[in-house]
Amino acid sequence: MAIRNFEVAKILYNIAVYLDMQGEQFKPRAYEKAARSIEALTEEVSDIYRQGGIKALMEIPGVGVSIAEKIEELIKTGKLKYYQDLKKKTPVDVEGLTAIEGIGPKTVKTLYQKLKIRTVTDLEKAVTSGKISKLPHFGEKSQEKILKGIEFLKRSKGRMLLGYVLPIAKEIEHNLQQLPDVKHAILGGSSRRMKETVGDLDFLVVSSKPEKVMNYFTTMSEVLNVISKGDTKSMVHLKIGIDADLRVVPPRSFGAALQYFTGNKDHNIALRRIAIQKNWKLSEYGIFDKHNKQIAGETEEDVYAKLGLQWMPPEMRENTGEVELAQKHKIPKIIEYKSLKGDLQTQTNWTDGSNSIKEMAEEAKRYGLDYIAITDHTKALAFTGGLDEKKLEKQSKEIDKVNKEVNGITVLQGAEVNIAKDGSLDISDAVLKKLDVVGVSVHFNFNIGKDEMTKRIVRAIENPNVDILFHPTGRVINQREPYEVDLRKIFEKAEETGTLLEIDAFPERLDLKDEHVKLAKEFGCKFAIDSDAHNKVQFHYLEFGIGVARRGWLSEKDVVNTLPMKKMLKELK
DNA sequence: GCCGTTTTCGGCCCGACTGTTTTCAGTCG
Repeated sequence: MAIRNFEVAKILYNIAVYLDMQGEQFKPRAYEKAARSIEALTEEVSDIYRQGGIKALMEIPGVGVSIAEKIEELIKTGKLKYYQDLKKKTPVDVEGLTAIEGIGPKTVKTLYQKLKIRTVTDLEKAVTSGKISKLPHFGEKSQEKILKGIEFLKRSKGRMLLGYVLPIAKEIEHNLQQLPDVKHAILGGSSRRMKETVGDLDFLVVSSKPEKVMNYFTTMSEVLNVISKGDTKSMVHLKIGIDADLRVVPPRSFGAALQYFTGNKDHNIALRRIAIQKNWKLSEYGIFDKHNKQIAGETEEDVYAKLGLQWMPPEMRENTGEVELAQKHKIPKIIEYKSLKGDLQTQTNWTDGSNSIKEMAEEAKRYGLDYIAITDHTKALAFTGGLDEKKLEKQSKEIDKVNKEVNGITVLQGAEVNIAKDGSLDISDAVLKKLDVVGVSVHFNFNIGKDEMTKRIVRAIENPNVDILFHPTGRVINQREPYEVDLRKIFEKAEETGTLLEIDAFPERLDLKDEHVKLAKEFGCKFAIDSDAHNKVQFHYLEFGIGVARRGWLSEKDVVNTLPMKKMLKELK
């Protein structure tokens, strides 16, 4: 099994920590930058290397000769001598230790040299026996902080699903907005960019009474404990298992701060470099000329404009080409939230959903949709009570009945048809032909290898009755890796056959994901954004799907269910 | 270690908070 991108990235990050321990100034940043680039890649580095060798690796931003050669060694041997030597010199669990809030490379080094601490468990023992506070430059407070850090780490589950975190974050944002003397309060960070997972929450506030805001923020009921509290910046651990940061800035810096705290990091670095080229300085307080006079910062638009850039939606700010487009003023007009007129994947209590067809229709109408397709599972997925041809016909009559009973929304009949191992479908073509919308998906036999999986899916979407490929990669975030498949071939075939690709908006899925959406658009593919709702309260998941579409730079015309129903139906096979 | 319409050498984003210090290093985002 070839080495995966996240494994390569992890090693590069660890090397950066080791180099930091040695007091290196810039090398660690170089390794971190390369690691971030690799994490963001659409393709596997092993594939890139196989197709274009070292040269192709060096095309990756931040990867030069030296790092490319190291990646080559990792791909070829699964090991890296340079890294092993570093580990031998300081044999510690770099990743585990630095994951603790407040512990960085220098602390790891001291802990190892003075107390032979190698792991989080070692550290925990040292803390409880009081050894840490005896170290030079450490005291009771440091020891207490480390203990809290370890406890929080045990509670935390790493990056959390946007769909889980966003409602909580929005509530905090709302509460901050309600405080007296607060002019603006806004959620920034990766949540504002609608990234699929969120590592922490960033709030930005403009207020004439910063201390009152800080007092509220550090004592609200969601807080587990306070990491730091200052006049302009505070950080807390939240009970749900992630951090939240709050910054208070003056009105004239609001735009610059919002820009900065929205990120991402590499996007910001790109902007700051542009400022430097102009002999200016960009920080969260604004753009300053060489006399340190502020020349922009009150609004985000000002900041971008002053730098010669077109403003762009937060979802696009990942330093994947948007800065160059903004310089040419060619930022595309991307799809808006609330632009969907229908939903083409929903399940009911005919299979594994919780609500009846009628309940789903009524709720979809309330949510503002004009049409929905009922796409219950089919028979091969026995544990859901998947429908066979006979039950599908019976369901068709029920749908007709609901359409008569509920006005203001149209219910279409579809199905989520299983793709068998050989690419055949578990419902006959004669019956598929009668359905309004046919989605197909892979639900079993995930590990059949890349070639066979690719052939399997290609065969399925070549079927003239198949309209949409549902959740094309099968991943479940933080739970199941995507199956191996040649997506480029799938995208090529989807375009050729006029099969839509789904952006499944279910928070655990978000499948296709942002980068793949961007890639598929380059192949000329069209999309459907679906909630995959299994009960009536899940229609709002559509927003997360639109977030993915926006992160993949789609415009309204790329997504068929922005169309009125009749026009949408014409876009299907 | 990377990178280039200011450079193939000499730069590398910028600022807040903490704890343990007598002026700052370490960490974080």
